[in-house]
Amino acid sequence: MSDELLRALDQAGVRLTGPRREIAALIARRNGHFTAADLIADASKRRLGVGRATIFRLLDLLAEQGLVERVDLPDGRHAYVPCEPSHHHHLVCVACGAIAEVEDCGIDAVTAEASRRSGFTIESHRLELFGRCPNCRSAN
Amino acid sequence: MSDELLRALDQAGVRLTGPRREIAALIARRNGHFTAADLIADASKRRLGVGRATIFRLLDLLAEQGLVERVDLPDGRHAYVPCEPSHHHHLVCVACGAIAEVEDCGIDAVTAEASRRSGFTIESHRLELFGRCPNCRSAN
DNA sequence: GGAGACTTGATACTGGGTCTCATTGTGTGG
DNA sequence: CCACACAATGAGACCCAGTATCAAGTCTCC
Repeated sequence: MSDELLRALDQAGVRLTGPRREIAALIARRNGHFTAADLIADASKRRLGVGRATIFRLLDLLAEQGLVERVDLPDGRHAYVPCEPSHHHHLVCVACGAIAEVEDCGIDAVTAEASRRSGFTIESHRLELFGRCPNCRSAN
Repeated sequence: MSDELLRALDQAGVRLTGPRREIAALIARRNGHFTAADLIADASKRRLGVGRATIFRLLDLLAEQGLVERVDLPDGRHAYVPCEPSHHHHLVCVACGAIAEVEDCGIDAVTAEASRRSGFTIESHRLELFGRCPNCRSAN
């Protein structure tokens, strides 16, 4: 569950404190994306004494390690999604919030083409796909 | 300059009031992306009496018409970029902020592939490319 | 010119996120 | 096993982008 997160943090030389363990557990028990506000609400519901700042701080740490990524939802809000630290993109279910990761699947050709047409050197990109997951699609 | 914006707004049945003309002029004299804060600063520097709210309202209107688009910068801030109302993606120069638009260049194949692998139905996507424009690249 | 709809600016408010700082907790070296 | 330097914490103030409200001003059309 949250072990992976903790292990990865440990390896990165981050202290494994009580609050961090608790927050990692909260993240692990969510599936799909979540907002910082979700975690804050979870934490206060369970009366863990963790502060807002601590939650944001851990999210930053996780993001630095690539264990979590920020996604901009189509409505402009942003969410976080737990994920593998390799380069990839996210598919976000607009109905239930489920997340799938997709490895590179041809985007390099697109960036190369864009680069050729524009004369820009491309250093990074962001691709987010929004749609419906198989469950939500069949549930309609 | 700002004529195009104004003409397009006019055609959309939007009233061309004084403040709107002034803000359109501010947008036109910027090139590349800008934040709402930039416009607000410009406006107050020139002592146009336009309020924050009016600026956000005009940006909304422009966004509705597709004349301006919101872009999420890699550092998490968001900016607006003036653009054509067709579907396209943006190349953002991380050095000077210049913007280029690229038409669809193969992204459909990518979304199709992602859809096939994940089982998601894809409804929309967002692609942003970050790099250096020809000028900034040569200036190094 | 006047009625009524649209627009405006001031201002209060919200929500996400950051900063500060006094206090607490950790990992480490002895 | 302990002490200690230093990182992490929580509380709360704060900041910034953006939104809501509302009274006052401005257009349009008759």
